[in-house]
Amino acid sequence: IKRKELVLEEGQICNKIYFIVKGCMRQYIINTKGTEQTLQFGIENWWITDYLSYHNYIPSNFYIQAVEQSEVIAIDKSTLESILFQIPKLERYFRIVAQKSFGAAQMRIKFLFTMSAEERYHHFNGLYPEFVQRVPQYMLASYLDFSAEFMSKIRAGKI
Amino acid sequence: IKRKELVLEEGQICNKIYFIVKGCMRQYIINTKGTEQTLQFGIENWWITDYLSYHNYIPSNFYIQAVEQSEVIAIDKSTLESILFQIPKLERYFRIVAQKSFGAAQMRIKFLFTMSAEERYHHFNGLYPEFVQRVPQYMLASYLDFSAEFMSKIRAGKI
DNA sequence: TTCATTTCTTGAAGTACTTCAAGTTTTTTA
DNA sequence: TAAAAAACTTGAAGTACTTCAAGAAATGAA
Repeated sequence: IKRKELVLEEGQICNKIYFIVKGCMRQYIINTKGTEQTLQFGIENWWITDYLSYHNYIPSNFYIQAVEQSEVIAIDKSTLESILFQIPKLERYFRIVAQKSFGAAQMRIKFLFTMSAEERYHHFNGLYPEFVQRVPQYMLASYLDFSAEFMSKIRAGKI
Repeated sequence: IKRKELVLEEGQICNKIYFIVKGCMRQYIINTKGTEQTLQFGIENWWITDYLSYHNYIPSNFYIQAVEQSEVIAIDKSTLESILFQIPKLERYFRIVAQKSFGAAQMRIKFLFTMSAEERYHHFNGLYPEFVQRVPQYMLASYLDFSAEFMSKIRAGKI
């Protein structure tokens, strides 16, 4: 998938799950001001999809896009669900991935609730310094829920 | 479980999952100012636990507490995992519950990102008016990520 | 069915961010 | 390798909230 190419658009029903072999994908929305806000990044060996659209057959709220040129494996829902039906160990694997993802999402909400913008930046940068270099600043700023301009000031030490 | 009683405290390793038969539970943290912030509510027929602590054997970041007098089924990790091993359909059930929970958490982050405090209140109140009556305002305010005082002003129409 | 506790309300003062606009730098494409 | 596009920076002005403090109302326990 080429950089900036979309594999899911808002309004579509998502009937695939994507495994990222190489590269980086993101899930984002466009807010009322027309600005993109990144909700999730995915890198090598991660799964990405809109699970609510996938399970409930409802239009997605999200875009899923390649941040860099990426190689992904797209699996149709019908294919995956029948494979899972046949292989309980795989069902188990996906259960644990989903439970850990949910746990990680709760930690993320905790950080959003308890840390200032500057703390969130330094915390993230401490955990994933290579990743911070890998994506555009404005995408990371929106993921951490502050403006690109504010991020620029944090980095310049002007806060 | 009596009102205000804890089934999990920060620092403990969580080795149980709870099914809420009756009542209401919540998962919360205590922030640096000493204020409680609710991350998740659970009502009848929901599961609640700290999945990261449960899976990774790490100390929990959260408290899990009864908001009202509640009746729950607590299942030990070892018991549950061996049941799941024997019954693939149950594994499947928990996978789908977890994937939908993760999807819901992403929607929650979307709402936190895109809506003002007042919009979040009205949106939540529109979806779950009975639930808004059921829990103390200050718990709901922290769940929606604003102060109890601000919620009071929103409700009074003083914004 | 009262008292203690918890929860809710109100106004005033403060602040952590956002928005805007314009210029600069970096990266991508042809 | 030049031109175009994307990404980043900066300062000034604005705002959506928070915090504090104190009183009022509602709820739970004995």
